[in-house]
Amino acid sequence: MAYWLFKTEPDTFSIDTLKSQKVSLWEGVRNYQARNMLRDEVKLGDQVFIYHSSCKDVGVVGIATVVKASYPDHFQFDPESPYFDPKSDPESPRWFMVDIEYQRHLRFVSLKRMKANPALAEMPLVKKGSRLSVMPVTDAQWQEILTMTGQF
DNA sequence: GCCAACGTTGGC
DNA sequence: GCCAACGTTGGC
Repeated sequence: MAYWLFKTEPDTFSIDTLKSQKVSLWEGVRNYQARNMLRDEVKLGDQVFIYHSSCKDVGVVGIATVVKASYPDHFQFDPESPYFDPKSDPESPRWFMVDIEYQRHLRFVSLKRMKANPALAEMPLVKKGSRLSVMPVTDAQWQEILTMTGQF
């Protein structure tokens, strides 16, 4: 089982939205590096930190589980969708998604605290300019962030 | 709202 | 294949 961190903007889709839906599609990833991980490496049963970005309180807010491994993101073929990609070929879809299930909230861990923790220095999240919306988390980083919540 | 950093696009 | 221009991300 592997660990991941998924970014979301809470004004659009928050951990509370996920909790109320229980299971959600993780559609709309339109970055190739993130796509490659979603398509090839994120597996059923993997654990995911949910991270709130572009908001007042930026940081890790909870945990979800991957309940469906990668399959084509059908929004890329929907002209009405903000995620529509006219260049994507239905015979060979360009974008993929997974389904995740809400597991639990965590006590908030701010980006500021994560940046201040040397054990997390290698996370793309804390590196300057990183815009990855889906990123791997090592076992050690996962444990460290859980430790920072004071919950285990 | 600002703007630095990054990714993508497209002309050549 | 280079690289300037442009659009987007995302913290602050």
